[in-house]
Amino acid sequence: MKVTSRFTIAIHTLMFIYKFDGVMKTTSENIAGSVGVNAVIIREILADLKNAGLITVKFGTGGASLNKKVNEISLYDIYKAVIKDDEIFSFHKSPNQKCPVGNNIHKVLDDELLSIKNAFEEQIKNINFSKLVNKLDALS
Amino acid sequence: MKVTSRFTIAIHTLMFIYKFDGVMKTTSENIAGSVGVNAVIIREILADLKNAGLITVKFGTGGASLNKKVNEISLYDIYKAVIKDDEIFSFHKSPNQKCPVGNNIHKVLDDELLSIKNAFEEQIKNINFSKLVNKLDALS
DNA sequence: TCTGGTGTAATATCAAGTGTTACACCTAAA
DNA sequence: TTTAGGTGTAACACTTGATATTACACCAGA
Repeated sequence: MKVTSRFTIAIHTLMFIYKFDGVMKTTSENIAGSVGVNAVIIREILADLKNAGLITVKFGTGGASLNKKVNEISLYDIYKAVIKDDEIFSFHKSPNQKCPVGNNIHKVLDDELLSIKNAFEEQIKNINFSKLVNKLDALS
Repeated sequence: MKVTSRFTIAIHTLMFIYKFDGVMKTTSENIAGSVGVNAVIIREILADLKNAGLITVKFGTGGASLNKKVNEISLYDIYKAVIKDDEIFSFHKSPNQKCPVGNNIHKVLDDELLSIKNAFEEQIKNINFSKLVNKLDALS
């Protein structure tokens, strides 16, 4: 299992905007410099965060700013903004329907895997962005 | 996020062994026929399950059998047997240490991500293999 | 009008998962 | 004691998705 690094990059990006909005221009280049990846990656993530309503990005002149109070953002909001495929388990594609196991594997498993996924998403809903920035402020 | 299909294949494999042990020889070929993947994949998974103590595989003559009672196996046991990399989140490799955000991103995030991972693993510990085979028996 | 941005497509590169072949080695049974 | 049918495992090809990079049209404000 691997959640793409876009998720932690998105969190990093939001923290950068939180920390530097008003202090310096939070352009994709500047954010990329802090994250250590290509600016295009940041622009794509900024687009995702913008589409999710979390931030506003100034077209033309550049720079991003938070659209919500920090305590109105959960890690789930960020996760959903950035992760396209919301299935967390992969399945073998062609179980043998003539076999009683192959024929019933989905009936047996799908509910259980869904409940695991739901629990996972509940868990990240419970972690708030404000908690992260409080930690950050205490450290820097 | 994607858990490799080896996980659901391993569950399928164990259910196949449960269902057919004593009825037909549970060889990698037969299991592969039910799962719909190459027998080598099954052999690797059988090796993992064997190393985890969940099954016994007869070398030479072939066939596998469960080493434990079905209620002594949780999805977590299967997960751990088959999943090598136990990190569930990816991280950007080179955050800028000169930036207060880049320098503190791990201090801020690592604990939180660990708690998510722990919750996820707790969740799959709570699902028992016996529940799955009971469902299967009711269906076939 | 010029500078420095964003948005996005196209393409290359890389890593991980999966599929397949091959073969040494093993066990039980004929 | 031979042989049929398995396991264990290495090697390699293929596929897919993530990430990196270049390029460029378009935009806003000084």
